[in-house]
Amino acid sequence: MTKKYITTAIPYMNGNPHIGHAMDYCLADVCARYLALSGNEVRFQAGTDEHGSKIAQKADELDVEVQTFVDEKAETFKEFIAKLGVSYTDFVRTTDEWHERRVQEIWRKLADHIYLAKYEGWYCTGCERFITDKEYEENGGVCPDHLKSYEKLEEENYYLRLSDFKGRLKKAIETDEMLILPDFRKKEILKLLEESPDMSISRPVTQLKWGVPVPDDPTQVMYVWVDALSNYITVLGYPEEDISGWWPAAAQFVGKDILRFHAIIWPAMLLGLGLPLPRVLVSHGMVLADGQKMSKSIGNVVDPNEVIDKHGIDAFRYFFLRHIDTFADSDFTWEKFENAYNNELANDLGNLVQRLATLASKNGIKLENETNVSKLSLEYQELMDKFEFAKAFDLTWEKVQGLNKRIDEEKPWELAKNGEKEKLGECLTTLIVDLLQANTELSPFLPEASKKIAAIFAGEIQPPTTPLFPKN
RNA sequence: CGCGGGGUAGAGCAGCCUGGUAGCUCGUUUGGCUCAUAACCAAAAGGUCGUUGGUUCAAAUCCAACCCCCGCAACCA
Repeated sequence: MTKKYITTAIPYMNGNPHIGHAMDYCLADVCARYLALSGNEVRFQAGTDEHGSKIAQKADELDVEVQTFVDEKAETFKEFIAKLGVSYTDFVRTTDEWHERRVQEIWRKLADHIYLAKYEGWYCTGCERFITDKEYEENGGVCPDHLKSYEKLEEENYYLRLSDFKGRLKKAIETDEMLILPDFRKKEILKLLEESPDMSISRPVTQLKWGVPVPDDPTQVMYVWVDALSNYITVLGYPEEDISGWWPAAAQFVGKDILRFHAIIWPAMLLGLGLPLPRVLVSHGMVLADGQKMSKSIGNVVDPNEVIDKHGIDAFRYFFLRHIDTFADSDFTWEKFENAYNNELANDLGNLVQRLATLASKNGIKLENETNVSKLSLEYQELMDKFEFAKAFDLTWEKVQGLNKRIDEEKPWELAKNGEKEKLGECLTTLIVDLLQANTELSPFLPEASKKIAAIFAGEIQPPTTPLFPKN
Protein backbone atom coordinates (compact mmCIF):
# COMPACT_ATOMS: atom_id res chain seq x y z
CA MET A 1 0.00 0.00 0.00
CA THR A 2 1.33 3.39 -0.94
CA LYS A 3 1.30 6.07 1.70
CA LYS A 4 -0.27 9.38 0.79
CA TYR A 5 -0.47 12.53 2.85
CA ILE A 6 -3.06 15.25 2.25
CA THR A 7 -3.25 18.60 4.00
CA THR A 8 -5.70 21.44 4.43
CA ALA A 9 -4.93 25.05 5.24
CA ILE A 10 -5.35 25.65 8.96
CA PRO A 11 -7.88 28.44 9.41
CA TYR A 12 -6.89 31.50 11.40
CA MET A 13 -8.90 31.67 14.60
CA ASN A 14 -9.84 35.33 14.46
CA GLY A 15 -13.18 34.61 12.84
CA ASN A 16 -15.81 31.95 12.43
CA PRO A 17 -15.92 29.16 9.89
CA HIS A 18 -16.99 30.44 6.53
CA ILE A 19 -17.68 29.07 3.14
CA GLY A 20 -14.08 29.40 1.97
CA HIS A 21 -12.85 27.07 4.69
CA ALA A 22 -15.54 24.65 3.65
CA MET A 23 -14.28 24.75 0.09
CA ASP A 24 -10.78 23.84 1.19
CA TYR A 25 -12.03 20.93 3.30
CA CYS A 26 -14.33 19.58 0.63
CA LEU A 27 -11.57 19.46 -1.94
CA ALA A 28 -9.03 17.87 0.35
CA ASP A 29 -11.56 15.41 1.65
CA VAL A 30 -12.60 14.21 -1.77
CA CYS A 31 -8.98 13.79 -2.65
CA ALA A 32 -8.28 11.84 0.54
CA ARG A 33 -11.30 9.59 0.11
CA TYR A 34 -10.45 8.94 -3.51
CA LEU A 35 -6.88 7.97 -2.64
CA ALA A 36 -8.11 5.63 0.07
CA LEU A 37 -10.62 4.14 -2.35
CA SER A 38 -7.89 3.42 -4.85
CA GLY A 39 -5.95 1.45 -2.31
CA ASN A 40 -3.61 3.95 -0.70
CA GLU A 41 -2.94 4.37 2.98
CA VAL A 42 -3.93 7.95 3.65
CA ARG A 43 -3.08 10.41 6.37
CA PHE A 44 -5.09 13.57 6.29
CA GLN A 45 -4.26 16.61 8.39
CA ALA A 46 -6.52 19.36 9.65
CA GLY A 47 -5.96 21.97 12.31
CA THR A 48 -6.24 25.46 13.64
CA ASP A 49 -3.91 28.44 13.49
CA GLU A 50 -4.06 30.15 16.86
CA HIS A 51 -1.19 32.58 17.28
CA GLY A 52 -0.61 36.15 16.18
CA SER A 53 -1.46 39.69 17.08
CA LYS A 54 -4.87 39.72 15.48
CA ILE A 55 -6.03 36.90 17.68
CA ALA A 56 -4.57 38.50 20.78
CA GLN A 57 -6.29 41.72 19.82
CA LYS A 58 -9.62 40.02 19.29
CA ALA A 59 -9.45 38.33 22.67
CA ASP A 60 -8.56 41.66 24.18
CA GLU A 61 -11.59 43.33 22.65
CA LEU A 62 -13.81 40.64 24.12
CA ASP A 63 -11.96 40.91 27.42
CA VAL A 64 -11.14 37.20 27.70
CA GLU A 65 -7.92 35.28 28.15
CA VAL A 66 -6.36 34.54 24.79
CA GLN A 67 -6.08 30.85 25.55
CA THR A 68 -9.73 30.69 26.52
CA PHE A 69 -10.62 32.51 23.35
CA VAL A 70 -8.75 30.14 21.07
CA ASP A 71 -9.99 27.10 22.97
CA GLU A 72 -13.53 28.10 22.19
CA LYS A 73 -12.77 28.96 18.60
CA ALA A 74 -10.94 25.72 18.02
CA GLU A 75 -13.94 23.86 19.36
CA THR A 76 -16.22 25.72 16.95
CA PHE A 77 -14.00 24.79 14.05
CA LYS A 78 -13.75 21.18 15.11
CA GLU A 79 -17.50 20.95 15.15
CA PHE A 80 -17.65 22.55 11.76
CA ILE A 81 -15.12 20.12 10.31
CA ALA A 82 -17.10 17.23 11.73
CA LYS A 83 -20.28 18.61 10.23
CA LEU A 84 -18.63 18.70 6.82
CA GLY A 85 -17.79 15.05 7.13
CA VAL A 86 -14.08 15.66 6.77
CA SER A 87 -12.26 12.37 7.12
CA TYR A 88 -9.10 13.73 8.71
CA THR A 89 -6.76 11.47 10.62
CA ASP A 90 -4.54 14.03 12.35
CA PHE A 91 -5.41 17.27 14.03
CA VAL A 92 -3.09 20.05 15.11
CA ARG A 93 -3.66 23.19 17.10
CA THR A 94 -0.73 25.55 16.84
CA THR A 95 -1.02 26.11 20.59
CA ASP A 96 -0.50 22.42 21.23
CA GLU A 97 2.56 22.02 23.42
CA TRP A 98 4.11 19.46 21.10
CA HIS A 99 3.63 21.73 18.11
CA GLU A 100 5.32 24.70 19.77
CA ARG A 101 8.21 22.56 20.88
CA ARG A 102 8.69 21.15 17.39
CA VAL A 103 8.49 24.55 15.77
CA GLN A 104 11.34 25.69 17.98
CA GLU A 105 13.33 22.67 16.84
CA ILE A 106 12.60 23.62 13.27
CA TRP A 107 13.81 27.15 13.93
CA ARG A 108 17.06 25.81 15.32
CA LYS A 109 17.56 23.64 12.28
CA LEU A 110 17.07 26.64 10.04
CA ALA A 111 19.61 28.74 11.94
CA ASP A 112 22.08 28.81 9.05
CA HIS A 113 19.55 30.64 6.95
CA ILE A 114 18.37 33.07 9.59
CA TYR A 115 19.96 36.40 10.42
CA LEU A 116 19.14 39.34 12.65
CA ALA A 117 18.68 42.76 11.10
CA LYS A 118 17.23 46.16 11.78
CA TYR A 119 14.13 47.22 9.99
CA GLU A 120 13.18 50.85 9.65
CA GLY A 121 9.89 51.99 8.27
CA TRP A 122 6.67 53.86 8.71
CA TYR A 123 4.53 52.61 11.53
CA CYS A 124 0.99 53.33 12.65
CA THR A 125 0.52 53.10 16.40
CA GLY A 126 -3.21 52.71 15.86
CA CYS A 127 -2.94 49.74 13.50
CA GLU A 128 0.11 48.47 15.34
CA ARG A 129 1.82 47.59 12.12
CA PHE A 130 4.34 48.77 9.59
CA ILE A 131 3.04 50.09 6.32
CA THR A 132 4.68 50.12 2.92
CA ASP A 133 6.24 53.23 1.42
CA LYS A 134 3.64 53.14 -1.28
CA GLU A 135 0.85 53.11 1.27
CA TYR A 136 2.53 55.97 3.05
CA GLU A 137 2.52 58.08 -0.07
CA GLU A 138 -1.02 57.19 -1.01
CA ASN A 139 -2.32 58.23 2.37
CA GLY A 140 -0.19 61.34 2.53
CA GLY A 141 1.56 60.20 5.68
CA VAL A 142 -1.59 59.90 7.73
CA CYS A 143 -3.39 56.68 8.65
CA PRO A 144 -6.89 56.88 7.20
CA ASP A 145 -8.29 54.64 9.92
CA HIS A 146 -6.79 56.36 12.91
CA LEU A 147 -6.18 59.86 11.51
CA LYS A 148 -2.73 59.80 13.06
CA SER A 149 0.55 60.60 11.40
CA TYR A 150 2.75 57.61 10.69
CA GLU A 151 5.89 57.42 12.77
CA LYS A 152 9.35 56.42 11.72
CA LEU A 153 10.13 53.32 13.72
CA GLU A 154 13.04 50.95 13.92
CA GLU A 155 12.96 47.39 15.14
CA GLU A 156 15.06 44.28 15.07
CA ASN A 157 13.75 41.19 13.37
CA TYR A 158 15.05 37.83 12.35
CA TYR A 159 15.04 37.23 8.63
CA LEU A 160 14.89 34.10 6.57
CA ARG A 161 17.42 34.32 3.77
CA LEU A 162 15.16 33.48 0.88
CA SER A 163 17.97 34.11 -1.55
CA ASP A 164 19.57 30.86 -0.35
CA PHE A 165 16.74 28.94 -1.97
CA LYS A 166 15.48 30.98 -4.87
CA GLY A 167 17.36 29.21 -7.63
CA ARG A 168 16.49 25.76 -6.38
CA LEU A 169 12.88 26.72 -5.80
CA LYS A 170 12.45 28.34 -9.16
CA LYS A 171 13.62 25.19 -10.84
CA ALA A 172 11.35 23.03 -8.74
CA ILE A 173 8.36 25.10 -9.76
CA GLU A 174 9.29 25.33 -13.41
CA THR A 175 9.85 21.60 -13.74
CA ASP A 176 6.72 20.77 -11.73
CA GLU A 177 8.77 18.91 -9.17
CA MET A 178 6.47 20.93 -6.96
CA LEU A 179 3.40 21.22 -9.15
CA ILE A 180 1.34 24.35 -8.66
CA LEU A 181 -2.25 24.14 -9.82
CA PRO A 182 -3.77 25.83 -11.69
CA ASP A 183 -1.15 26.81 -14.20
CA PHE A 184 -1.90 30.54 -14.14
CA ARG A 185 -1.12 30.60 -10.42
CA LYS A 186 2.17 28.93 -11.14
CA LYS A 187 3.04 31.79 -13.45
CA GLU A 188 2.08 34.33 -10.82
CA ILE A 189 4.23 32.64 -8.25
CA LEU A 190 7.25 32.42 -10.52
CA LYS A 191 7.02 36.13 -11.10
CA LEU A 192 6.49 36.84 -7.43
CA LEU A 193 9.41 34.66 -6.46
CA GLU A 194 11.80 36.83 -8.47
CA GLU A 195 10.73 39.88 -6.54
CA SER A 196 10.55 38.38 -3.08
CA PRO A 197 12.96 39.89 -0.60
CA ASP A 198 14.19 38.08 2.48
CA MET A 199 11.36 37.38 4.79
CA SER A 200 10.96 38.83 8.24
CA ILE A 201 10.11 35.89 10.49
CA SER A 202 9.97 37.33 13.97
CA ARG A 203 8.56 40.23 15.95
CA PRO A 204 9.85 41.89 19.11
CA VAL A 205 8.09 40.51 22.14
CA THR A 206 7.11 44.07 23.04
CA GLN A 207 4.94 44.10 19.95
CA LEU A 208 3.73 40.54 19.86
CA LYS A 209 3.46 38.26 22.84
CA TRP A 210 1.01 35.65 21.60
CA GLY A 211 3.25 33.35 19.65
CA VAL A 212 6.01 30.81 19.83
CA PRO A 213 9.15 32.28 21.46
CA VAL A 214 12.27 32.34 19.33
CA PRO A 215 14.69 29.84 20.88
CA ASP A 216 17.49 31.44 22.89
CA ASP A 217 16.23 34.96 22.40
CA PRO A 218 13.57 36.03 24.87
CA THR A 219 13.12 39.37 23.11
CA GLN A 220 11.64 37.84 19.95
CA VAL A 221 8.54 35.86 19.03
CA MET A 222 8.08 33.96 15.80
CA TYR A 223 6.03 35.47 13.04
CA VAL A 224 2.82 33.52 12.82
CA TRP A 225 3.39 32.05 9.36
CA VAL A 226 6.57 30.24 10.40
CA ASP A 227 4.64 28.67 13.19
CA ALA A 228 1.57 27.96 11.08
CA LEU A 229 3.28 26.46 8.03
CA SER A 230 5.28 24.11 10.21
CA ASN A 231 2.08 22.38 11.27
CA TYR A 232 2.14 20.21 8.16
CA ILE A 233 5.15 18.34 9.45
CA THR A 234 4.93 18.80 13.21
CA VAL A 235 1.63 16.96 13.11
CA LEU A 236 3.49 14.00 11.61
CA GLY A 237 5.93 14.11 14.48
CA TYR A 238 8.80 16.00 12.88
CA PRO A 239 11.59 16.31 13.85
CA GLU A 240 11.73 13.49 16.38
CA GLU A 241 9.89 11.03 14.17
CA ASP A 242 10.90 9.79 10.76
CA ILE A 243 8.30 11.22 8.41
CA SER A 244 9.81 10.04 5.16
CA GLY A 245 6.98 7.58 4.55
CA TRP A 246 4.44 10.38 4.55
CA TRP A 247 6.37 13.41 3.48
CA PRO A 248 6.41 14.90 0.85
CA ALA A 249 2.68 15.45 0.86
CA ALA A 250 0.79 14.09 -2.15
CA ALA A 251 -1.24 17.29 -2.19
CA GLN A 252 -1.63 20.43 -0.13
CA PHE A 253 -4.84 22.38 -0.55
CA VAL A 254 -4.79 26.16 -0.04
CA GLY A 255 -6.82 29.22 -0.91
CA LYS A 256 -5.40 31.45 -3.60
CA ASP A 257 -4.87 34.22 -1.07
CA ILE A 258 -2.38 32.19 0.90
CA LEU A 259 -0.73 30.43 -2.00
CA ARG A 260 2.26 32.75 -1.83
CA PHE A 261 3.13 31.57 1.64
CA HIS A 262 2.81 27.97 0.61
CA ALA A 263 4.64 28.32 -2.67
CA ILE A 264 7.55 30.45 -1.50
CA ILE A 265 8.15 30.60 2.25
CA TRP A 266 7.07 27.07 3.00
CA PRO A 267 9.25 25.42 0.35
CA ALA A 268 12.13 27.65 1.41
CA MET A 269 11.74 26.36 4.94
CA LEU A 270 11.59 22.79 3.69
CA LEU A 271 14.72 23.23 1.62
CA GLY A 272 16.42 24.72 4.64
CA LEU A 273 15.46 21.65 6.63
CA GLY A 274 16.67 19.34 3.89
CA LEU A 275 13.18 17.99 3.34
CA PRO A 276 11.57 17.34 -0.05
CA LEU A 277 8.98 19.72 -1.44
CA PRO A 278 5.28 18.84 -1.56
CA ARG A 279 4.29 17.08 -4.78
CA VAL A 280 1.35 19.35 -5.52
CA LEU A 281 -0.05 22.63 -4.26
CA VAL A 282 -3.68 22.99 -5.22
CA SER A 283 -4.79 26.59 -5.08
CA HIS A 284 -8.54 27.06 -5.16
CA GLY A 285 -10.50 30.20 -5.89
CA MET A 286 -12.82 32.26 -3.78
CA VAL A 287 -16.52 31.66 -3.45
CA LEU A 288 -18.47 34.72 -4.51
CA ALA A 289 -22.01 35.69 -3.65
CA ASP A 290 -23.89 36.91 -6.70
CA GLY A 291 -20.65 37.77 -8.42
CA GLN A 292 -19.42 39.82 -5.50
CA LYS A 293 -16.87 39.11 -2.87
CA MET A 294 -18.51 38.08 0.36
CA SER A 295 -17.97 40.65 3.03
CA LYS A 296 -19.51 41.61 6.28
CA SER A 297 -19.87 45.22 5.27
CA ILE A 298 -21.86 44.35 2.15
CA GLY A 299 -23.79 41.87 4.25
CA ASN A 300 -23.84 39.16 1.60
CA VAL A 301 -22.00 36.51 3.56
CA VAL A 302 -23.42 33.05 3.10
CA ASP A 303 -23.22 30.94 6.23
CA PRO A 304 -22.08 27.42 5.33
CA ASN A 305 -24.01 26.02 8.29
CA GLU A 306 -27.20 27.33 6.80
CA VAL A 307 -26.42 25.70 3.46
CA ILE A 308 -25.64 22.37 5.07
CA ASP A 309 -28.76 22.49 7.20
CA LYS A 310 -30.90 23.08 4.16
CA HIS A 311 -30.33 19.79 2.33
CA GLY A 312 -27.64 17.96 4.24
CA ILE A 313 -23.94 17.56 3.92
CA ASP A 314 -23.87 15.59 0.68
CA ALA A 315 -25.82 18.28 -1.13
CA PHE A 316 -23.35 20.84 0.16
CA ARG A 317 -20.35 18.83 -0.95
CA TYR A 318 -22.02 18.10 -4.25
CA PHE A 319 -22.55 21.74 -5.05
CA PHE A 320 -19.12 22.90 -4.03
CA LEU A 321 -17.34 20.13 -5.81
CA ARG A 322 -19.26 20.18 -9.05
CA HIS A 323 -20.72 23.62 -9.54
CA ILE A 324 -18.13 25.78 -7.87
CA ASP A 325 -15.04 25.98 -10.02
CA THR A 326 -12.12 24.45 -8.20
CA PHE A 327 -9.51 26.85 -9.46
CA ALA A 328 -11.22 30.08 -10.46
CA ASP A 329 -13.43 32.30 -8.34
CA SER A 330 -17.02 31.31 -8.74
CA ASP A 331 -20.46 32.06 -7.65
CA PHE A 332 -22.73 30.71 -4.97
CA THR A 333 -26.38 31.64 -5.17
CA TRP A 334 -29.24 29.98 -3.41
CA GLU A 335 -31.03 29.61 -6.72
CA LYS A 336 -28.17 27.67 -8.27
CA PHE A 337 -27.87 25.56 -5.19
CA GLU A 338 -31.57 24.71 -5.14
CA ASN A 339 -31.57 23.95 -8.85
CA ALA A 340 -28.63 21.62 -8.53
CA TYR A 341 -30.25 19.87 -5.62
CA ASN A 342 -33.68 19.43 -7.19
CA ASN A 343 -32.70 18.66 -10.77
CA GLU A 344 -29.62 16.65 -10.25
CA LEU A 345 -29.47 15.06 -6.85
CA ALA A 346 -33.19 14.53 -6.39
CA ASN A 347 -34.40 14.01 -9.97
CA ASP A 348 -31.45 12.27 -11.55
CA LEU A 349 -29.86 10.25 -8.78
CA GLY A 350 -32.46 10.08 -6.02
CA ASN A 351 -35.24 9.19 -8.38
CA LEU A 352 -33.10 6.65 -10.19
CA VAL A 353 -32.43 4.84 -6.94
CA GLN A 354 -36.09 4.96 -6.07
CA ARG A 355 -37.36 3.55 -9.35
CA LEU A 356 -34.74 0.81 -9.57
CA ALA A 357 -35.29 -0.22 -5.98
CA THR A 358 -39.04 -0.33 -6.53
CA LEU A 359 -38.71 -2.36 -9.70
CA ALA A 360 -36.37 -4.80 -8.02
CA SER A 361 -38.51 -5.13 -4.95
CA LYS A 362 -41.74 -5.66 -6.90
CA ASN A 363 -40.16 -8.37 -8.97
CA GLY A 364 -38.19 -10.07 -6.23
CA ILE A 365 -34.75 -9.30 -7.65
CA LYS A 366 -31.68 -9.92 -5.51
CA LEU A 367 -28.01 -9.47 -6.20
CA GLU A 368 -25.44 -12.20 -5.82
CA ASN A 369 -23.43 -11.67 -2.69
CA GLU A 370 -20.08 -11.60 -4.38
CA THR A 371 -21.01 -8.96 -6.96
CA ASN A 372 -17.95 -6.78 -7.30
CA VAL A 373 -18.65 -3.12 -7.91
CA SER A 374 -15.43 -1.57 -6.63
CA LYS A 375 -13.89 -0.76 -10.00
CA LEU A 376 -13.10 2.80 -10.93
CA SER A 377 -13.05 3.65 -14.60
CA LEU A 378 -9.75 4.69 -16.08
CA GLU A 379 -10.99 8.06 -17.30
CA TYR A 380 -12.33 8.79 -13.85
CA GLN A 381 -9.01 8.00 -12.26
CA GLU A 382 -7.11 10.08 -14.77
CA LEU A 383 -9.22 13.11 -14.00
CA MET A 384 -9.11 12.59 -10.25
CA ASP A 385 -5.35 12.24 -10.41
CA LYS A 386 -5.21 15.62 -12.13
CA PHE A 387 -7.42 17.15 -9.42
CA GLU A 388 -10.15 17.72 -12.01
CA PHE A 389 -12.77 16.64 -9.52
CA ALA A 390 -15.73 18.29 -11.19
CA LYS A 391 -14.89 16.71 -14.53
CA ALA A 392 -14.51 13.29 -12.99
CA PHE A 393 -17.85 13.78 -11.35
CA ASP A 394 -19.43 14.82 -14.65
CA LEU A 395 -18.22 11.61 -16.15
CA THR A 396 -19.85 9.52 -13.45
CA TRP A 397 -22.99 11.57 -13.66
CA GLU A 398 -23.32 10.71 -17.32
CA LYS A 399 -23.54 7.11 -16.19
CA VAL A 400 -26.31 7.99 -13.77
CA GLN A 401 -28.26 9.78 -16.48
CA GLY A 402 -27.55 6.98 -18.91
CA LEU A 403 -29.21 4.56 -16.51
CA ASN A 404 -32.39 6.60 -16.47
CA LYS A 405 -32.35 6.49 -20.22
CA ARG A 406 -31.80 2.75 -20.31
CA ILE A 407 -34.71 2.09 -18.01
CA ASP A 408 -36.93 4.03 -20.38
CA GLU A 409 -35.62 2.16 -23.38
CA GLU A 410 -35.72 -1.31 -21.90
CA LYS A 411 -39.12 -0.83 -20.24
CA PRO A 412 -38.75 -3.45 -17.50
CA TRP A 413 -42.37 -2.88 -16.45
CA GLU A 414 -43.48 -4.24 -19.81
CA LEU A 415 -41.29 -7.29 -19.39
CA ALA A 416 -42.99 -7.84 -16.05
CA LYS A 417 -46.43 -7.46 -17.58
CA ASN A 418 -45.60 -9.94 -20.33
CA GLY A 419 -44.24 -12.44 -17.84
CA GLU A 420 -40.75 -12.44 -19.35
CA LYS A 421 -39.18 -13.32 -16.03
CA GLU A 422 -35.71 -14.22 -17.17
CA LYS A 423 -35.25 -11.21 -19.38
CA LEU A 424 -36.57 -8.98 -16.64
CA GLY A 425 -34.19 -10.39 -14.08
CA GLU A 426 -31.21 -9.91 -16.32
CA CYS A 427 -32.27 -6.41 -17.30
CA LEU A 428 -32.72 -5.22 -13.72
CA THR A 429 -29.64 -6.93 -12.40
CA THR A 430 -27.47 -5.30 -15.04
CA LEU A 431 -28.96 -1.91 -14.31
CA ILE A 432 -28.43 -2.26 -10.60
CA VAL A 433 -24.86 -3.45 -10.95
CA ASP A 434 -24.10 -0.51 -13.21
CA LEU A 435 -25.68 1.85 -10.71
CA LEU A 436 -23.58 0.42 -7.91
CA GLN A 437 -20.51 0.72 -10.07
CA ALA A 438 -21.23 4.41 -10.56
CA ASN A 439 -22.02 4.66 -6.88
CA THR A 440 -18.47 3.65 -6.05
CA GLU A 441 -17.20 6.59 -8.07
CA LEU A 442 -19.66 8.85 -6.31
CA SER A 443 -18.56 7.78 -2.87
CA PRO A 444 -15.70 10.27 -2.39
CA PHE A 445 -18.10 13.06 -3.26
CA LEU A 446 -21.28 11.88 -1.58
CA PRO A 447 -20.15 9.63 1.24
CA GLU A 448 -23.47 9.47 3.06
CA ALA A 449 -25.72 8.98 0.06
CA SER A 450 -23.32 6.47 -1.36
CA LYS A 451 -23.46 4.39 1.79
CA LYS A 452 -27.25 4.49 1.74
CA ILE A 453 -27.41 3.41 -1.89
CA ALA A 454 -25.12 0.49 -1.24
CA ALA A 455 -27.29 -0.55 1.70
CA ILE A 456 -30.53 -0.33 -0.30
CA PHE A 457 -29.32 -2.80 -2.91
CA ALA A 458 -27.63 -5.19 -0.51
CA GLY A 459 -29.61 -8.30 0.38
CA GLU A 460 -33.38 -7.94 0.27
CA ILE A 461 -33.96 -4.89 -1.91
CA GLN A 462 -36.45 -2.42 -0.50
CA PRO A 463 -37.09 1.09 -1.76
CA PRO A 464 -36.22 3.64 0.94
CA THR A 465 -39.20 4.88 2.90
CA THR A 466 -37.93 8.44 2.74
CA PRO A 467 -36.41 9.47 -0.58
CA LEU A 468 -32.63 9.80 -0.78
CA PHE A 469 -32.83 13.50 -1.58
CA PRO A 470 -36.28 14.66 -0.55
CA LYS A 471 -37.66 17.75 -2.18
CA ASN A 472 -39.53 20.25 -0.13
C1' C B 1 3.72 50.16 -22.20
C1' G B 2 4.08 45.89 -14.89
C1' C B 3 2.57 40.35 -15.26
C1' G B 4 -1.45 36.95 -16.24
C1' G B 5 -6.63 35.19 -17.46
C1' G B 6 -11.07 36.09 -20.06
C1' G B 7 -15.26 38.26 -23.55
C1' U B 8 -19.23 31.96 -27.64
C1' A B 9 -27.71 31.13 -27.19
C1' G B 10 -31.54 33.94 -21.16
C1' A B 11 -27.62 31.89 -17.33
C1' G B 12 -23.03 28.99 -16.48
C1' C B 13 -19.34 26.93 -19.58
C1' A B 14 -16.62 23.62 -23.66
C1' G B 15 -14.53 24.21 -28.51
C1' C B 16 -9.27 27.74 -30.13
C1' C B 17 -2.97 24.58 -29.49
C1' U B 18 -3.47 20.70 -34.64
C1' G B 19 -8.46 26.32 -39.33
C1' G B 20 -13.48 23.11 -42.76
C1' U B 21 -21.55 22.26 -41.29
C1' A B 22 -21.19 26.14 -33.50
C1' G B 23 -21.50 22.16 -28.74
C1' C B 24 -22.71 20.85 -23.33
C1' U B 25 -25.60 21.72 -18.71
C1' C B 26 -29.61 24.56 -16.67
C1' G B 27 -33.84 27.43 -18.18
C1' U B 28 -38.04 27.79 -22.16
C1' U B 29 -41.68 25.14 -25.62
C1' U B 30 -43.80 20.63 -27.49
C1' G B 31 -44.40 15.38 -27.61
C1' G B 32 -43.82 10.36 -25.33
C1' C B 33 -43.96 7.19 -21.05
C1' U B 34 -46.02 5.42 -16.26
C1' C B 35 -41.27 1.62 -12.73
C1' A B 36 -40.21 6.45 -10.08
C1' U B 37 -39.48 12.14 -5.66
C1' A B 38 -45.48 16.26 -10.85
C1' A B 39 -39.88 12.47 -11.29
C1' C B 40 -37.95 9.97 -16.38
C1' C B 41 -37.20 9.88 -22.01
C1' A B 42 -37.37 12.44 -26.85
C1' A B 43 -37.62 16.61 -29.99
C1' A B 44 -37.70 21.88 -30.98
C1' A B 45 -36.77 27.06 -30.47
C1' G B 46 -32.71 30.26 -29.17
C1' G B 47 -25.88 32.56 -31.05
C1' U B 48 -23.63 38.32 -36.94
C1' C B 49 -18.55 33.21 -31.41
C1' G B 50 -16.28 41.61 -27.88
C1' U B 51 -15.01 45.30 -32.29
C1' U B 52 -12.31 46.34 -36.80
C1' G B 53 -8.95 44.84 -40.34
C1' G B 54 -5.52 41.00 -42.39
C1' U B 55 -3.89 35.82 -44.03
C1' U B 56 -6.74 31.77 -46.48
C1' C B 57 -10.73 28.38 -51.19
C1' A B 58 -12.37 28.45 -45.93
C1' A B 59 -11.49 31.91 -39.36
C1' A B 60 -14.86 31.12 -32.91
C1' U B 61 -10.09 28.86 -34.23
C1' C B 62 -4.07 31.93 -37.12
C1' C B 63 -2.06 37.38 -37.30
C1' A B 64 -2.58 42.82 -36.04
C1' A B 65 -4.92 46.83 -33.68
C1' C B 66 -8.62 48.43 -30.45
C1' C B 67 -12.73 48.12 -26.59
C1' C B 68 -14.51 45.87 -22.08
C1' C B 69 -14.26 42.54 -17.57
C1' C B 70 -11.29 39.95 -13.99
C1' G B 71 -6.88 37.94 -11.18
C1' C B 72 -1.84 38.95 -9.17
C1' A B 73 1.35 43.02 -7.83
C1' A B 74 -1.03 44.91 -1.42
C1' C B 75 -1.06 39.19 5.55
C1' C B 76 -9.12 39.33 2.41
C1' A B 77 -10.35 31.59 2.92
